[in-house]
Amino acid sequence: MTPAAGTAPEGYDKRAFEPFAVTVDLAVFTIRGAVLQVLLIERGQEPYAGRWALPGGFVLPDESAETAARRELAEETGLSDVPGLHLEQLRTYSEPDRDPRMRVVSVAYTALLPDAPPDSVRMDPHLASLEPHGGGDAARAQWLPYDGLGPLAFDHDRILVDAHERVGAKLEYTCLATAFCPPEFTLGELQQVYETVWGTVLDRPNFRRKVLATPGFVEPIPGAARLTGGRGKPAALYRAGTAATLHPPLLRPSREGRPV
Amino acid sequence: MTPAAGTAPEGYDKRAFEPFAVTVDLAVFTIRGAVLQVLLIERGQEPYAGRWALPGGFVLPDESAETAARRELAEETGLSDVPGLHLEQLRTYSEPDRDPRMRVVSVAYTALLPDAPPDSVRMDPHLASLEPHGGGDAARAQWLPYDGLGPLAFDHDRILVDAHERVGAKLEYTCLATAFCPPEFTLGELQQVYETVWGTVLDRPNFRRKVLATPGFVEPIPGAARLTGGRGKPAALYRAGTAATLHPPLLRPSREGRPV
DNA sequence: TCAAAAGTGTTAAGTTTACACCCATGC
DNA sequence: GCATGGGTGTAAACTTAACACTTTTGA
Repeated sequence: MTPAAGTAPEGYDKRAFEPFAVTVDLAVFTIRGAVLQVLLIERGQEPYAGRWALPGGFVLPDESAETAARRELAEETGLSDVPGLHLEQLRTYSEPDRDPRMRVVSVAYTALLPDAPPDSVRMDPHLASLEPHGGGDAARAQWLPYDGLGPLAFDHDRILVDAHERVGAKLEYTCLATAFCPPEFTLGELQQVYETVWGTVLDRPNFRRKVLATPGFVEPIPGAARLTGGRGKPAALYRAGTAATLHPPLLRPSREGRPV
Repeated sequence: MTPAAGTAPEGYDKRAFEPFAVTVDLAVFTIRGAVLQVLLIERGQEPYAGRWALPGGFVLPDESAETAARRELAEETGLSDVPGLHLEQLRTYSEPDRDPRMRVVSVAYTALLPDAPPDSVRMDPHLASLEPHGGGDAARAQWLPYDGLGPLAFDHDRILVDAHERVGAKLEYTCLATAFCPPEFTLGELQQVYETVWGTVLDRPNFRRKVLATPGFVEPIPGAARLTGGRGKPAALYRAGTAATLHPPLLRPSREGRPV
């Protein structure tokens, strides 16, 4: 962009303030085999060499943070042109000491994407890009279970906890759960999303009634059915609907003393 | 974050990337006379000279964005040490062209505060600071009604809409409404908060039942009562409780096609 | 006495919960 | 057959919504 220095009125000289680096960090979630997984990269250099970290990188001079998030996701993990990728801003982390090297303000994003079943990776060349590979700055990129992660680099533990909490909360009052599902999915798979993110078990009859009673949450694909888990009755298939929010919301089973 | 090895190999050279300015913008709301009001400053210089804008300013090298938000609020508007000030991060705005002079990434905050009744401004020297006065870069600071604001400077219209939407949504499932109330308030005043932010009318008997049935939302002040509006039965007084979230939520009257 | 605002009561409608039971499939 | 997962039914408990009514104040 290169702003014209001459046109900057007083008090707006670039050298009048300390320059900040602005970066993006990505908390990328998927659900694989009923387990919530996070996409992480192994750091190749100090600080925190060898530690797992969130993918991310610098915002370039002529792009927005969201554009940078999409670009970094593609560069560092090979996840590009993913159909159904959901990306949304989480919050910005700006503690002065969050990077020991210099002042870095980071805009964190949460991304959700459907799992690519192992079979379709071999079948469909497009879906093959869902298998992340190292690239760009990252030593290697890999899906790891959200539960039981060791300490991550920088303040990435906290970012990940914030992202998880936000996703869990948004499942209650938005149609976000479908972002974890492939284009065609069963109600059992949708329920699995809720159960995995919330860490609870839901009543199947009540769950399906609730989902089907919410206009625009899912729409049936007439005649289509798929066998899940190898056994049992084939399940009817649904597509994501056009609604964005759930009214009334689908609340988590109530805990007693509930944190925010 | 994870800075780029390719861009800044060893040690993160500060000149390897274009410097960004990082600022904070504040959407400060209060409710005065059943009207939602926003604290704005009149710009004294180009661009947008004479236009209304959100208070805000640069994040300094050794402070977090939140610290900067508190400092700017005090400097530009005189609102410092306000008891009951609620401040929370909204989101970050980073479009490359959002400031015509240079690249500015802005972390926006939402602040809520109780109205200082005109009488108590004269009585209590502490509350007098609630009357904003210009200072710092701002030409002057003033409360203006949220509805019917002309176009603001920069992308501040959008920030304000986002902030309003967020506050409205958080009233549904958190105890945020008490942040608009003085330390002691009546249920009628609390209801007024909901009605003003949502732009709806609520049923009084049902509202009070809902509030009183939510543990930790409000707690009664035994024996205390206050006359409101000059006439009518004196209303019992309440304090904000210790709960942060509402279970079940207090949902807005349902509209048909609801936006997110 | 009246208007205004607080506060209580009641009932019908709707929602949620818990659980019993049937259906279709692979092994 | 039988285990497994999909799908339907139902009744009790609870929540919400609508509105009638009483109380306490200032004018």
